Amino acid sequence: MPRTLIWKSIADALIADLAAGHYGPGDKLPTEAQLAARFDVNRHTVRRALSHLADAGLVLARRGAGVFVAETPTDYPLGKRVRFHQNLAASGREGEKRILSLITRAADSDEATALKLDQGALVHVCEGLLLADDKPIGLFRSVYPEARLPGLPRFLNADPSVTRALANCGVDDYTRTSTRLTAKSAKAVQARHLNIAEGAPVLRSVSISIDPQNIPVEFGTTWFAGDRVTLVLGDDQRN
Amino acid sequence: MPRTLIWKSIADALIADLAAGHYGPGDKLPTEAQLAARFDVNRHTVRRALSHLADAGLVLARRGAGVFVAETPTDYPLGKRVRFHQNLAASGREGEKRILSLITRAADSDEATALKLDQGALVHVCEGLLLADDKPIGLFRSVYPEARLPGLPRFLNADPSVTRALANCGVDDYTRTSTRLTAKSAKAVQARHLNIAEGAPVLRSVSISIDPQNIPVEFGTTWFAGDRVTLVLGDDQRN
DNA sequence: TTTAGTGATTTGTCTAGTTGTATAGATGCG
DNA sequence: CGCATCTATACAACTAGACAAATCACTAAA
Repeated sequence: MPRTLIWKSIADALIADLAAGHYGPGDKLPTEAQLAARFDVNRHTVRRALSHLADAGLVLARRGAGVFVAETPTDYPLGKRVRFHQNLAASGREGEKRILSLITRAADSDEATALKLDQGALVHVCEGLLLADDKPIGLFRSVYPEARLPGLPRFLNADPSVTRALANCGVDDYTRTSTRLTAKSAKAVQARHLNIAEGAPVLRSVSISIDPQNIPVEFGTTWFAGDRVTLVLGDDQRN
Repeated sequence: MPRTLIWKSIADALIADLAAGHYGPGDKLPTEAQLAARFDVNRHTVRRALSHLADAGLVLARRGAGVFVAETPTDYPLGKRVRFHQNLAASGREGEKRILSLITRAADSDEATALKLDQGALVHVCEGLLLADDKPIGLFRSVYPEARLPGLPRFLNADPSVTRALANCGVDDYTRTSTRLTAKSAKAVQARHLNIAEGAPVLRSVSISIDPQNIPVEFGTTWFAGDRVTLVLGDDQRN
């Protein structure tokens, strides 16, 4: 096996520079020629390191301009009047749901935070497909607190309707709060399920639902195939 | 194997504009500097695209005066074009924005339908960037009916706030209806504006806003950088 | 009113620098 | 040898900036 690869050590050095805050978001890195001189290597070797950083989303190169540090994420609030009238149903067709897996395990930190549980508390995790006309349009993963909904998996297995399963567990009503939407690139596994190309655009929805006592009962994430689904917010139905 | 050449995609966008009738024979195109700003590109790159159109006999450039659409009754290469990307648009009412271009022209069929106008009616078209902390997070394109909002461009130029500009035109309030969300891949020009990689996931929002009399006053589309933006739908609603 | 002039705007041209891509060769290693 | 890494060179695409030349809008003078 080759000892430390030169381009990799250069990439590490550059990442260290970024981590040290030596270059801030939007800043221009030294030119490839300058970096090549600094590390005393060929420009292509520097390019391989930079390409590694670009793949990781740390930098962005613009031909003729230079290589720039990537911007940091930001939240963007929608107008206050926006509401979900027609929730995450795709293009009006009747949604079908197919459960792929249903297990009970300890919650990770994100799930515990979302459901306001102690870390390590048990949760039911249900993963499955959303179908329209027998075509996969979305992939979902829902997490439910086991303590609040002990018998949920049995009900869900018998009937995939979340509403009825929750009702059987004593949750007569629940409402969605804080839906977050963003665009992502499909991972390999997701792409397989949705029958799309890896890296294709995917609309990710993360939501938390609460019962009338404001206790979280569901932490759900859904990935929609971007080219197959349009979420409609509001009252107008057009196509 | 070069990927999409920027000057070529700009040329295609301009040809699409011509084919859509946004500029008629004899009309003056925006200046090279304005086009450069609109496509976020160097003036030379715009010049290369324009030179391509000039070679094809679609436009004619006059030093000191501008670039004009050729008078020839035109056989536009409508080969397989149809609907290109050069679209941006507005979504949120809050937030900082920077206007890249602001023109008044005849509405195409989609715009006329959305705003319930007769085809050929004049519309104001505003394209620009949404910013957060001086970083671009979204691209917008908003279309307004000229008949309802005659002086809008002047107000928008003085103050990019849509709310205040509409108020100055007599629209005291407006609400959004029928917001459509889907995930797309960033086109070359969009990627440049948003400082993301070509093909990176983008969240597209298409919306129509109406005044209290239910008359459409804005038809907007916004492309959000998927890595940088999360849309937050705050309120509660049934699931 | 007409003319000339002034300054801003716009296209045309030039030089230089930077990243993207392609091809070929050198080097080290199993 | 076969393969991966790195080097070397050349060119294309795009950016950046500066300046010249043509045009236009406006003003002042004849």
